[in-house]
Amino acid sequence: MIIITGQTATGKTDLGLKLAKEYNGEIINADSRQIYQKLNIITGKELKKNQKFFLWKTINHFQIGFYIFDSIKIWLYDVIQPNQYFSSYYFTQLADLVVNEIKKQNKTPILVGGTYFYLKHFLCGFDYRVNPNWSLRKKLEKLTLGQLQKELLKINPNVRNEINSSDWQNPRRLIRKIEVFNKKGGKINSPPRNLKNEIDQFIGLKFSSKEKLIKTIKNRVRKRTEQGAIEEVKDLLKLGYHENNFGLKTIGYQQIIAYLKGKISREEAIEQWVTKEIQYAKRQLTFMKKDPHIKWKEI
RNA sequence: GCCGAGGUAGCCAAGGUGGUCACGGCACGGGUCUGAAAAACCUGGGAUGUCGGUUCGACUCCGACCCUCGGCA
Repeated sequence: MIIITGQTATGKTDLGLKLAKEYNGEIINADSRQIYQKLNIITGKELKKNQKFFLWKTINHFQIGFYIFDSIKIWLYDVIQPNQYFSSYYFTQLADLVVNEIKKQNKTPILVGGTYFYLKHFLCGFDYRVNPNWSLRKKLEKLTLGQLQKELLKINPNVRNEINSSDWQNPRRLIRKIEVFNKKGGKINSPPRNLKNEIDQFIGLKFSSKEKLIKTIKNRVRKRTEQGAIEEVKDLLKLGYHENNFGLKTIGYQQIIAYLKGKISREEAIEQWVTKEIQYAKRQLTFMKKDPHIKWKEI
Protein backbone atom coordinates (compact mmCIF):
# COMPACT_ATOMS: atom_id res chain seq x y z
CA MET A 1 0.00 0.00 0.00
CA ILE A 2 1.19 3.47 -0.85
CA ILE A 3 -0.02 6.70 0.73
CA ILE A 4 0.55 10.15 -0.66
CA THR A 5 -0.42 13.11 1.44
CA GLY A 6 0.89 16.61 1.99
CA GLN A 7 0.06 20.24 1.44
CA THR A 8 -2.59 21.38 -0.98
CA ALA A 9 -1.48 22.17 -4.53
CA THR A 10 1.69 20.11 -4.38
CA GLY A 11 0.70 17.70 -7.12
CA LYS A 12 -0.28 14.69 -5.07
CA THR A 13 -2.57 13.28 -7.73
CA ASP A 14 0.06 13.53 -10.43
CA LEU A 15 2.49 11.62 -8.28
CA GLY A 16 -0.24 9.11 -7.55
CA LEU A 17 -0.83 8.49 -11.23
CA LYS A 18 2.86 8.06 -11.82
CA LEU A 19 3.22 5.54 -9.03
CA ALA A 20 0.05 3.76 -10.13
CA LYS A 21 1.64 3.06 -13.47
CA GLU A 22 4.88 2.01 -11.86
CA TYR A 23 3.36 -0.36 -9.32
CA ASN A 24 0.23 -1.52 -11.08
CA GLY A 25 -1.88 0.53 -8.72
CA GLU A 26 -5.27 2.11 -8.30
CA ILE A 27 -5.86 5.42 -6.59
CA ILE A 28 -8.17 5.97 -3.64
CA ASN A 29 -9.12 9.56 -2.98
CA ALA A 30 -8.40 10.65 0.58
CA ASP A 31 -9.53 14.22 0.20
CA SER A 32 -12.56 15.15 2.29
CA ARG A 33 -13.86 17.60 -0.33
CA GLN A 34 -13.52 15.47 -3.42
CA ILE A 35 -15.74 12.95 -1.70
CA TYR A 36 -18.62 15.27 -2.59
CA GLN A 37 -20.52 15.16 -5.84
CA LYS A 38 -20.91 18.37 -7.82
CA LEU A 39 -17.88 20.00 -6.22
CA ASN A 40 -15.60 19.81 -9.21
CA ILE A 41 -13.70 22.88 -10.26
CA ILE A 42 -12.98 24.32 -6.83
CA THR A 43 -11.94 21.01 -5.32
CA GLY A 44 -9.76 20.27 -8.31
CA LYS A 45 -11.31 17.17 -9.81
CA GLU A 46 -9.88 18.09 -13.17
CA LEU A 47 -9.07 14.57 -14.22
CA LYS A 48 -12.62 13.31 -14.15
CA LYS A 49 -13.86 15.95 -16.54
CA ASN A 50 -15.83 14.23 -19.30
CA GLN A 51 -15.03 10.86 -17.79
CA LYS A 52 -17.60 8.23 -17.09
CA PHE A 53 -18.37 7.19 -13.54
CA PHE A 54 -18.34 3.45 -12.97
CA LEU A 55 -20.56 2.52 -10.06
CA TRP A 56 -19.21 -0.42 -8.11
CA LYS A 57 -21.74 -0.62 -5.32
CA THR A 58 -24.06 1.49 -3.25
CA ILE A 59 -24.07 1.24 0.51
CA ASN A 60 -26.70 3.29 2.31
CA HIS A 61 -26.45 6.65 0.60
CA PHE A 62 -22.83 6.16 -0.36
CA GLN A 63 -22.14 5.74 -4.00
CA ILE A 64 -18.88 3.87 -4.36
CA GLY A 65 -17.20 3.71 -7.71
CA PHE A 66 -14.35 5.01 -9.80
CA TYR A 67 -13.34 7.13 -12.74
CA ILE A 68 -10.67 6.01 -15.14
CA PHE A 69 -8.01 8.47 -16.12
CA ASP A 70 -5.12 7.51 -18.31
CA SER A 71 -6.17 3.91 -17.70
CA ILE A 72 -5.78 4.36 -13.94
CA LYS A 73 -8.78 3.90 -11.69
CA ILE A 74 -9.53 6.64 -9.19
CA TRP A 75 -11.87 5.60 -6.40
CA LEU A 76 -13.97 7.51 -3.89
CA TYR A 77 -14.69 10.61 -5.88
CA ASP A 78 -18.33 11.77 -5.79
CA VAL A 79 -19.49 9.51 -2.99
CA ILE A 80 -22.21 11.73 -1.53
CA GLN A 81 -24.28 14.84 -2.15
CA PRO A 82 -23.00 18.24 -0.99
CA ASN A 83 -25.57 18.43 1.79
CA GLN A 84 -24.83 15.01 3.24
CA TYR A 85 -22.78 14.22 6.31
CA PHE A 86 -19.51 12.43 5.98
CA SER A 87 -16.76 11.67 8.45
CA SER A 88 -13.41 10.09 8.99
CA TYR A 89 -15.26 7.06 10.27
CA TYR A 90 -17.12 6.56 7.02
CA PHE A 91 -13.96 7.19 5.11
CA THR A 92 -12.26 4.41 7.00
CA GLN A 93 -15.12 2.03 6.21
CA LEU A 94 -15.21 2.85 2.53
CA ALA A 95 -11.46 2.86 2.13
CA ASP A 96 -11.29 -0.59 3.72
CA LEU A 97 -13.77 -1.92 1.18
CA VAL A 98 -11.92 -0.45 -1.75
CA VAL A 99 -8.47 -1.39 -0.52
CA ASN A 100 -9.58 -4.99 -0.17
CA GLU A 101 -11.13 -4.97 -3.62
CA ILE A 102 -7.89 -3.65 -5.12
CA LYS A 103 -5.77 -6.15 -3.25
CA LYS A 104 -8.02 -8.95 -4.41
CA GLN A 105 -6.94 -8.10 -7.93
CA ASN A 106 -3.30 -8.16 -6.91
CA LYS A 107 -2.98 -4.48 -7.48
CA THR A 108 -1.49 -1.78 -5.27
CA PRO A 109 -3.82 0.56 -3.39
CA ILE A 110 -2.57 4.12 -3.47
CA LEU A 111 -4.31 6.51 -1.10
CA VAL A 112 -3.96 10.09 -2.24
CA GLY A 113 -5.21 13.11 -0.34
CA GLY A 114 -4.46 15.98 1.95
CA THR A 115 -7.02 15.11 4.61
CA TYR A 116 -4.60 13.73 7.13
CA PHE A 117 -7.40 13.43 9.66
CA TYR A 118 -8.97 10.75 7.48
CA LEU A 119 -5.69 8.99 6.90
CA LYS A 120 -4.89 8.98 10.58
CA HIS A 121 -8.14 7.24 11.42
CA PHE A 122 -7.79 4.90 8.50
CA LEU A 123 -4.37 3.84 9.78
CA CYS A 124 -4.92 3.85 13.53
CA GLY A 125 -8.67 3.58 13.97
CA PHE A 126 -10.76 4.87 16.84
CA ASP A 127 -10.73 3.99 20.50
CA TYR A 128 -14.48 4.06 20.78
CA ARG A 129 -17.52 3.93 18.64
CA VAL A 130 -20.15 6.65 19.07
CA ASN A 131 -22.34 7.83 16.22
CA PRO A 132 -23.24 11.47 15.86
CA ASN A 133 -26.38 12.44 17.72
CA TRP A 134 -27.74 15.31 15.70
CA SER A 135 -30.61 16.27 17.96
CA LEU A 136 -28.19 16.44 20.87
CA ARG A 137 -25.72 18.46 18.82
CA LYS A 138 -28.44 20.87 17.82
CA LYS A 139 -29.41 21.41 21.44
CA LEU A 140 -25.83 21.83 22.57
CA GLU A 141 -25.04 24.28 19.82
CA LYS A 142 -27.28 26.80 21.53
CA LEU A 143 -25.19 26.74 24.69
CA THR A 144 -22.36 29.10 25.44
CA LEU A 145 -18.80 27.93 25.84
CA GLY A 146 -19.05 28.08 29.62
CA GLN A 147 -22.28 26.08 29.63
CA LEU A 148 -20.75 23.41 27.42
CA GLN A 149 -17.77 23.13 29.74
CA LYS A 150 -20.07 22.77 32.74
CA GLU A 151 -22.20 20.21 30.94
CA LEU A 152 -19.16 18.13 30.09
CA LEU A 153 -17.80 18.29 33.62
CA LYS A 154 -21.15 17.09 34.91
CA ILE A 155 -20.95 13.98 32.76
CA ASN A 156 -17.26 13.38 33.27
CA PRO A 157 -15.60 15.21 36.19
CA ASN A 158 -12.16 14.01 35.12
CA VAL A 159 -12.42 15.26 31.60
CA ARG A 160 -9.95 18.09 32.14
CA ASN A 161 -7.20 15.51 32.25
CA GLU A 162 -7.91 14.26 28.78
CA ILE A 163 -8.58 17.49 26.95
CA ASN A 164 -6.05 20.21 26.20
CA SER A 165 -6.64 23.89 26.76
CA SER A 166 -7.22 24.56 23.10
CA ASP A 167 -9.95 21.95 22.74
CA TRP A 168 -11.40 22.99 26.09
CA GLN A 169 -12.37 26.25 24.44
CA ASN A 170 -13.57 24.73 21.20
CA PRO A 171 -17.37 24.32 21.15
CA ARG A 172 -17.35 21.73 18.42
CA ARG A 173 -14.87 19.52 20.22
CA LEU A 174 -16.73 19.95 23.53
CA ILE A 175 -19.98 18.94 21.91
CA ARG A 176 -18.37 15.85 20.52
CA LYS A 177 -16.98 14.96 23.95
CA ILE A 178 -20.39 15.39 25.55
CA GLU A 179 -21.86 13.24 22.81
CA VAL A 180 -19.32 10.51 23.49
CA PHE A 181 -19.72 10.45 27.26
CA ASN A 182 -23.45 11.01 27.11
CA LYS A 183 -24.10 7.78 25.28
CA LYS A 184 -26.11 5.31 27.31
CA GLY A 185 -23.80 2.66 28.61
CA GLY A 186 -20.81 4.83 27.97
CA LYS A 187 -18.24 4.50 25.25
CA ILE A 188 -18.06 1.31 23.27
CA ASN A 189 -14.52 0.33 22.54
CA SER A 190 -13.52 -0.16 18.96
CA PRO A 191 -11.30 -3.04 17.94
CA PRO A 192 -7.66 -1.99 17.82
CA ARG A 193 -6.35 -1.17 14.41
CA ASN A 194 -2.90 -0.48 13.07
CA LEU A 195 -2.20 -0.51 9.38
CA LYS A 196 1.16 1.18 9.58
CA ASN A 197 3.01 -2.02 8.86
CA GLU A 198 1.15 -2.40 5.61
CA ILE A 199 2.46 0.83 4.19
CA ASP A 200 5.22 0.43 1.62
CA GLN A 201 5.59 4.14 0.99
CA PHE A 202 4.17 7.04 3.00
CA ILE A 203 5.02 10.16 1.07
CA GLY A 204 4.33 13.73 2.17
CA LEU A 205 4.66 16.55 -0.32
CA LYS A 206 5.39 20.07 0.82
CA PHE A 207 6.56 23.33 -0.63
CA SER A 208 10.23 24.23 -0.34
CA SER A 209 9.34 27.80 0.57
CA LYS A 210 6.46 30.01 1.54
CA GLU A 211 6.97 32.08 -1.58
CA LYS A 212 6.55 29.07 -3.79
CA LEU A 213 3.42 28.04 -1.93
CA ILE A 214 1.87 31.49 -2.34
CA LYS A 215 2.72 31.67 -6.00
CA THR A 216 1.34 28.22 -6.76
CA ILE A 217 -1.88 28.80 -4.88
CA LYS A 218 -2.45 32.16 -6.53
CA ASN A 219 -2.04 30.58 -9.92
CA ARG A 220 -4.34 27.74 -9.08
CA VAL A 221 -7.09 30.01 -7.81
CA ARG A 222 -6.81 32.16 -10.92
CA LYS A 223 -7.01 29.07 -13.08
CA ARG A 224 -10.03 27.72 -11.27
CA THR A 225 -11.75 31.07 -11.56
CA GLU A 226 -11.16 31.02 -15.30
CA GLN A 227 -12.50 27.47 -15.46
CA GLY A 228 -15.80 28.67 -14.03
CA ALA A 229 -15.54 28.44 -10.26
CA ILE A 230 -18.15 31.15 -9.80
CA GLU A 231 -20.54 29.44 -12.19
CA GLU A 232 -20.10 26.22 -10.29
CA VAL A 233 -21.21 27.90 -7.08
CA LYS A 234 -24.14 29.62 -8.79
CA ASP A 235 -25.31 26.28 -10.13
CA LEU A 236 -25.09 24.67 -6.71
CA LEU A 237 -27.17 27.43 -5.16
CA LYS A 238 -29.65 27.12 -7.99
CA LEU A 239 -29.97 23.42 -7.22
CA GLY A 240 -30.98 24.39 -3.70
CA TYR A 241 -27.75 23.75 -1.87
CA HIS A 242 -26.93 26.10 0.93
CA GLU A 243 -23.79 27.65 2.33
CA ASN A 244 -24.26 25.68 5.52
CA ASN A 245 -24.22 22.32 3.77
CA PHE A 246 -21.31 20.14 4.77
CA GLY A 247 -19.80 20.10 1.33
CA LEU A 248 -19.98 23.83 0.88
CA LYS A 249 -18.14 24.56 4.09
CA THR A 250 -15.13 24.59 1.93
CA ILE A 251 -12.52 27.13 0.97
CA GLY A 252 -13.51 28.80 -2.26
CA TYR A 253 -17.21 28.07 -1.97
CA GLN A 254 -17.60 30.15 1.18
CA GLN A 255 -15.88 33.16 -0.33
CA ILE A 256 -17.72 32.97 -3.64
CA ILE A 257 -21.04 32.65 -1.86
CA ALA A 258 -20.22 35.79 0.12
CA TYR A 259 -19.56 37.52 -3.19
CA LEU A 260 -22.76 36.26 -4.79
CA LYS A 261 -24.71 37.50 -1.78
CA GLY A 262 -23.17 40.92 -2.25
CA LYS A 263 -21.24 40.88 1.01
CA ILE A 264 -17.86 41.34 -0.65
CA SER A 265 -16.59 42.19 -4.09
CA ARG A 266 -15.42 39.62 -6.57
CA GLU A 267 -11.84 40.72 -6.08
CA GLU A 268 -12.14 40.43 -2.31
CA ALA A 269 -13.62 36.96 -2.65
CA ILE A 270 -10.73 35.77 -4.76
CA GLU A 271 -8.19 37.38 -2.48
CA GLN A 272 -9.74 35.76 0.59
CA TRP A 273 -9.92 32.44 -1.19
CA VAL A 274 -6.18 32.60 -1.79
CA THR A 275 -5.47 33.61 1.80
CA LYS A 276 -7.57 30.77 3.22
CA GLU A 277 -5.80 28.24 1.03
CA ILE A 278 -2.42 29.47 2.20
CA GLN A 279 -3.51 29.24 5.82
CA TYR A 280 -4.90 25.78 5.20
CA ALA A 281 -1.64 24.58 3.70
CA LYS A 282 0.14 25.72 6.82
CA ARG A 283 -2.31 23.92 9.10
CA GLN A 284 -1.95 20.75 7.09
CA LEU A 285 1.77 20.75 7.65
CA THR A 286 1.44 21.51 11.35
CA PHE A 287 -0.77 18.46 11.71
CA MET A 288 1.12 16.09 9.45
CA LYS A 289 4.62 16.79 10.63
CA LYS A 290 3.84 15.10 13.91
CA ASP A 291 3.65 11.80 12.09
CA PRO A 292 7.15 10.29 12.01
CA HIS A 293 6.18 7.76 9.34
CA ILE A 294 5.79 10.34 6.62
CA LYS A 295 8.77 10.70 4.29
CA TRP A 296 8.81 14.28 3.11
CA LYS A 297 9.57 15.46 -0.39
CA GLU A 298 9.92 19.11 -1.16
CA ILE A 299 8.65 20.52 -4.39
C1' G B 1 -4.19 78.98 -4.13
C1' C B 2 -8.45 79.05 -0.55
C1' C B 3 -12.00 76.36 2.78
C1' G B 4 -13.19 71.82 5.31
C1' A B 5 -11.94 66.75 7.16
C1' G B 6 -8.09 63.65 8.39
C1' G B 7 -3.13 61.25 9.21
C1' U B 8 -2.89 55.40 15.24
C1' A B 9 0.91 48.33 13.36
C1' G B 10 0.82 45.38 6.35
C1' C B 11 -4.80 46.77 6.03
C1' C B 12 -9.54 48.48 8.52
C1' A B 13 -10.16 50.90 12.99
C1' A B 14 -11.65 52.68 18.78
C1' G B 15 -10.23 56.21 22.23
C1' G B 16 -9.53 60.24 25.89
C1' U B 17 -11.01 66.67 30.90
C1' G B 18 -3.23 65.77 28.72
C1' G B 19 -1.03 60.99 33.46
C1' U B 20 -0.73 52.68 34.25
C1' C B 21 2.96 54.44 26.14
C1' A B 22 -3.37 52.74 23.44
C1' C B 23 -10.10 48.57 22.36
C1' G B 24 -11.03 45.54 18.54
C1' G B 25 -11.09 42.98 13.63
C1' C B 26 -8.23 41.16 9.35
C1' A B 27 -3.43 39.72 7.93
C1' C B 28 1.20 37.55 9.90
C1' G B 29 4.13 33.86 13.40
C1' G B 30 3.49 29.45 16.55
C1' G B 31 0.15 25.60 18.14
C1' U B 32 -4.34 22.04 19.01
C1' C B 33 -6.41 17.49 16.60
C1' U B 34 -10.27 10.01 18.18
C1' G B 35 -16.96 10.44 13.84
C1' A B 36 -18.36 18.30 10.51
C1' A B 37 -11.29 18.42 9.37
C1' A B 38 -10.61 22.69 2.81
C1' A B 39 -13.98 22.24 9.59
C1' A B 40 -13.71 24.16 14.50
C1' C B 41 -10.42 26.23 17.91
C1' C B 42 -5.94 27.98 21.12
C1' U B 43 -1.78 31.28 21.37
C1' G B 44 2.13 35.20 20.23
C1' G B 45 4.47 39.74 18.40
C1' G B 46 3.89 44.48 16.27
C1' A B 47 1.43 51.14 16.05
C1' U B 48 0.24 57.11 17.61
C1' G B 49 3.08 61.38 9.74
C1' U B 50 7.70 64.95 10.55
C1' C B 51 9.98 68.87 13.38
C1' G B 52 9.56 72.22 17.26
C1' G B 53 6.80 74.44 21.56
C1' U B 54 3.76 74.41 26.29
C1' U B 55 3.95 71.02 30.60
C1' C B 56 6.55 67.45 36.02
C1' G B 57 4.34 64.56 31.88
C1' A B 58 1.42 64.71 25.13
C1' C B 59 -0.94 60.05 20.95
C1' U B 60 -4.19 63.69 23.22
C1' C B 61 -2.95 71.10 23.62
C1' C B 62 -0.27 75.02 20.27
C1' G B 63 2.72 76.16 15.74
C1' A B 64 5.14 74.94 11.23
C1' C B 65 5.89 71.44 7.58
C1' C B 66 4.71 66.94 4.68
C1' C B 67 0.91 63.73 2.86
C1' U B 68 -4.36 61.97 1.84
C1' C B 69 -9.60 62.92 0.85
C1' G B 70 -13.74 66.31 -0.31
C1' G B 71 -15.43 71.22 -1.87
C1' C B 72 -14.33 76.11 -4.05
C1' A B 73 -11.45 78.38 -7.58
